[in-house]
Amino acid sequence: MFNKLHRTAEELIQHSGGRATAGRIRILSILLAEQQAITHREIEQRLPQTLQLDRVTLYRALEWLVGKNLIHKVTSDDRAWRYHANRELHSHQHAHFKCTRCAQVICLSDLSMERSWHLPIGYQFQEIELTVKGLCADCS
Amino acid sequence: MFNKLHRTAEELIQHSGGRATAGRIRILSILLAEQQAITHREIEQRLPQTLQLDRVTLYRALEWLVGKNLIHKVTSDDRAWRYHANRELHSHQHAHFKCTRCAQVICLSDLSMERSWHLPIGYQFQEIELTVKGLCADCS
DNA sequence: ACAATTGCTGCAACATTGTTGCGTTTATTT
DNA sequence: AAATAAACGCAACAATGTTGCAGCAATTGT
Ligand SMILES: [Mn+2]
Ligand SMILES: [Mn+2]
Ligand SMILES: [Zn+2]
Ligand SMILES: [Zn+2]
Repeated sequence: MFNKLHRTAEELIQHSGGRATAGRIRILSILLAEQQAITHREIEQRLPQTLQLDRVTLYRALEWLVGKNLIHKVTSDDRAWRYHANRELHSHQHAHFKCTRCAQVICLSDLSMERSWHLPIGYQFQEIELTVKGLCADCS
Repeated sequence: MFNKLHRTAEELIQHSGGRATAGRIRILSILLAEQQAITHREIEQRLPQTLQLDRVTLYRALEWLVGKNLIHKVTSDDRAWRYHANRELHSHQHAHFKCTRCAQVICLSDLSMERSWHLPIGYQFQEIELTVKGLCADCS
């Protein structure tokens, strides 16, 4: 099960034309295994003892994966980016849900975000960032 | 013009049943004068030489004003809260626009945010946070 | 196979934004 | 005026992320 993710991660990275280092593969497989979007800290904690990475290296690897479009990152009100693998459903823009009690963040892939609205004159649309807040199933 | 805002700010604060200190009044009048949502830093810069407040005092005053529902704060991807006075239009939830070049943040009061969507089973809705990103009129 | 080049890593130092504890000052109440 | 409560300023701390640089590892060219 883990090996499968590991292989998937390795292939994705090789396909994207970069060096498939042990760190990158491990990070991506951690994000692929996760349902939620998780923080830098949480990724660090999921790294095995045998493959501890420097904080900075982890930050740079994550930025690299974002640039290659293999993961995406989510803004939150607690000043910490959260990262999640780009599965098929995530190729398009989607909203996120954040629990105000336990801080978990999940992706809401079925939330349609068509723009029926308009911006002020002269303003140019680029992207939308939508976070729904509330209590998750465990916390409510 | 400034005096009018100052008076408005003073009344609002007195009405909310707190101490109308010089700092709070000044901060609120600064926010009332501003079209955009601005950061702690920007508020600090708009304070007159004759009324410099400690960083911490400013943070606490802002938090107090938020609690009294006189201002609201906006999450952004640059890890800095932005604050704006609660005018009439702002009593209800609304979206914000952030320029990806100059980082200015404005309120989009006419963007309807009714929820046609649903959350996963067991999840409880509390609030929604919507930021549209793009280029403002000056930057595009 | 070897050397040159490129890119990745780790470390230290720094930056930004915000928070906490606590003693002092200021305003309000009695 | 004295007692109480609220607000303030300072110092220290915390969390998250960034930058510069030297060393190391992988890839490429010969
Ligand atoms: Mn997502
Ligand atoms: Mn607003
Ligand atoms: Zn929760
Ligand atoms: Zn702009």
